[in-house]
Amino acid sequence: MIAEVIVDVAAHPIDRPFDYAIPKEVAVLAEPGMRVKVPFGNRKVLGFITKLKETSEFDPKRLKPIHELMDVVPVLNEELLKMAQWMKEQTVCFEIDALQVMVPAALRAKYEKRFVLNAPLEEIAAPLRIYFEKRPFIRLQDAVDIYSLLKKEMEKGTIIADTDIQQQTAVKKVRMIHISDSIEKLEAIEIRANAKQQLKLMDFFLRNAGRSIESSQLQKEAEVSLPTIYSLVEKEAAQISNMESYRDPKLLTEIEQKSSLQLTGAQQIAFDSIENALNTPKTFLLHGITGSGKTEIYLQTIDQVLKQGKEAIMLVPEISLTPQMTIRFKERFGDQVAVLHSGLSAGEKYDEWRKIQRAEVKVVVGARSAIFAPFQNLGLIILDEEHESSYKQDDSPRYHARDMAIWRSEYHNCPVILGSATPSLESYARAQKGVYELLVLEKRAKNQPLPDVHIVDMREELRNGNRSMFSVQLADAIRDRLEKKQQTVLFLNKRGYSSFVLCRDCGTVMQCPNCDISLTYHRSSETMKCHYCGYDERVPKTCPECESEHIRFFGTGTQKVEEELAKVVPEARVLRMDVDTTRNKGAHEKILSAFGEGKADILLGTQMIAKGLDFPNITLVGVLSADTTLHLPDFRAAEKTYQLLTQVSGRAGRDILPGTVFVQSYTPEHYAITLAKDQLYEPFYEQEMAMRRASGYPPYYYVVNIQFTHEDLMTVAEYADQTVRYLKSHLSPNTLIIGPSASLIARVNNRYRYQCLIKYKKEPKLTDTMQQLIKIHRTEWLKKGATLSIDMNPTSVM
DNA sequence: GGTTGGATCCAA
DNA sequence: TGGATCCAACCT
Repeated sequence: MIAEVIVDVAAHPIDRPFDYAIPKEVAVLAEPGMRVKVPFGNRKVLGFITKLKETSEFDPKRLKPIHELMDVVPVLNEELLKMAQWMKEQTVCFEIDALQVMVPAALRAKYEKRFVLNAPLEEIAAPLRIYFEKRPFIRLQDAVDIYSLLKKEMEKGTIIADTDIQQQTAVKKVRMIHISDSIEKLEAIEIRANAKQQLKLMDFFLRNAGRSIESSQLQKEAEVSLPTIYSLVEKEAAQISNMESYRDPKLLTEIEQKSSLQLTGAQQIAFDSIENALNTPKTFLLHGITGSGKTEIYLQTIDQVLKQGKEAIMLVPEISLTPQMTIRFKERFGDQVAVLHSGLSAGEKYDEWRKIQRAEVKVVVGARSAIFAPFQNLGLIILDEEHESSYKQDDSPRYHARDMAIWRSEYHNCPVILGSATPSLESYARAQKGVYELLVLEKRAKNQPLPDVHIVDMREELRNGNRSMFSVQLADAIRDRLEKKQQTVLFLNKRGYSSFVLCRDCGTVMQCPNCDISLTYHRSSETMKCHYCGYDERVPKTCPECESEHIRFFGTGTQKVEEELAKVVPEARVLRMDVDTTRNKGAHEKILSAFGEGKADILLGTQMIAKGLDFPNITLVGVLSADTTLHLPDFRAAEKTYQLLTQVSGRAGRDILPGTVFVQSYTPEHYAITLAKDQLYEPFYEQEMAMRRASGYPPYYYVVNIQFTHEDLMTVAEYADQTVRYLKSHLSPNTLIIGPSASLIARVNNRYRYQCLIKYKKEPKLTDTMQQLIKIHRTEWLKKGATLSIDMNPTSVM
């Protein structure tokens, strides 16, 4: 038997199956979808079996055998293997990247370089022997001091270099103690009278004969230590076994089971449409204003799917920010739910994934990669907040969860629901064309009015001499809420407020020496870091340009606002939520629940808090500057602004108390701002579509962004230039090629970056042409040190 | 991506 | 001529 293996080497020439012989001993076990260790060149790498076959085109004498099977049960099923190939074509990525992204990180390989003893210990130099006494190898990282000695031994061949493949996290095992069920046997065991601990434990055993208990639990209950347990195990009073167990990610809130809510008329209509299509591969766009009760529809549709004995995937943009969603799912479906989000450790994610693989759960709630949940019998896929850009992975494989969802829906003959208050223009346009079925919820479920949104012209404020970041109206409103003991949420758009370090005398902003970007100030370590290449240095005492000592660093934007806020309302209790305060595990939940319990008056943060904030006492929302996202050089700037404002406004007045929103802007007349005020999606859609049509962007055109990098500016410019000429001569005349031009950040890590844009409506030769580009890259540019990256349907073109 | 081995250049 | 160093080829 021969196995086709996709090897864990992400490089253009390796991006194809390699044939391996399957050793006789494991021939019965080997299956497609299993991970294997294989020799590759003169090292060993991990790979995935993608196919089994009888014969190979490759010279059988040169065929190497698989070194080791890493799985007993395949980690990828037939569907996912097929999907990986499709994904490779769609996103122009390496097949290995597609395969790896489908598997939990814990199952991806960790490579460790080490030196292995290849002769009797006595034959190597005396000073080295102590290193090899315990183990026949030493890890590279532990061997820095003895490197020259090792090198000599390697020349003799007594020590060889090797790479070891390790699995990161394994199955968690717990020690179970099985107490003997025979009282007579227990009573017959002799224990010395002075062994007080053992006597105490035996007493416990007699009272609990026949019970199986986790050893840590036993230590607590019987108040004894582990050695005591072991000594009784030796006397055969109990047996020890290791049992597989799941890590248990603790939720802060107790979950009680809840049943369905009564659907409103509009919800019922939407629900019925989906229910009627449960066994068809249909895509619905559920357009419901904030607070219209989309989640309840999701829950009840999933319930129907479960009744059919099928499974469901529920995607959310970033689940660690939306604990409420997780809680609602657990309330409704209990332990049939697996949760996958970035707040979990690799081991916890692996455990959740295993529950899915073993069909122990029926529903998965998770972020982007949960779309690859290995369910065998999918009945429904939901993407909540479908417009969110986090559904598109921004490095290879650059896939969009929405595309993957639709592919799987066709495979399983099941529907997809795309839900949003502010659908992406692409999805809405498809719904208009009838590709998706549009379902609309126009009213809030509890019939609350929409929040009262005021747009504040900040130019006016400036003219009136108010130079602070709070308008008079907003400041008054904050004080008012403070008096009424109601809560306020303040949003700051992160971009444009990054924390740079500046010389106040000459105006120099500290730049990264490797990239064309300013360094970011990190208060905790008193350093400046480059977020693109990782470069860091201490904040200088004097300016490197003019030697002035007037170095000023701005903390993160939110810190600055917090300081200003203290001047406006010194008595307010403020909670700040940003990258600094949420670094620790579970910090999001803690801050949010603290706010929910009324431990603060004001919650201040970036748009990361916009999602899932659902507290009845929030009656005021302030957007400090709506402009920062609006004027980004990106075709989605207006769309993003509209979405953000709508979402943020929706945080106010979700319960009985009505909500008020202040949106501060220097361009208050912009349609993205004026139309978000009353959640007028349709008019916004029309106007933005007109802009897109005029400028030739999605949904009118599809876009491909191609980026080139090279150490040398001239070389990269030439590469980009040649590519553009190639594209122009090979693609159809209606297709537009924009550029080449230098990227917005023209140099990263000392490499210059150029890009060009393909805009097309219909381009049957696109995939072929991209493959051609890769071929040219491989044969001509790779060896010159250039890189090529292709982003199909990018979320932004900056 | 990582290893190897051959070509090339330099100091003796 | 050893040896350092730089690339191109190859990987089943």
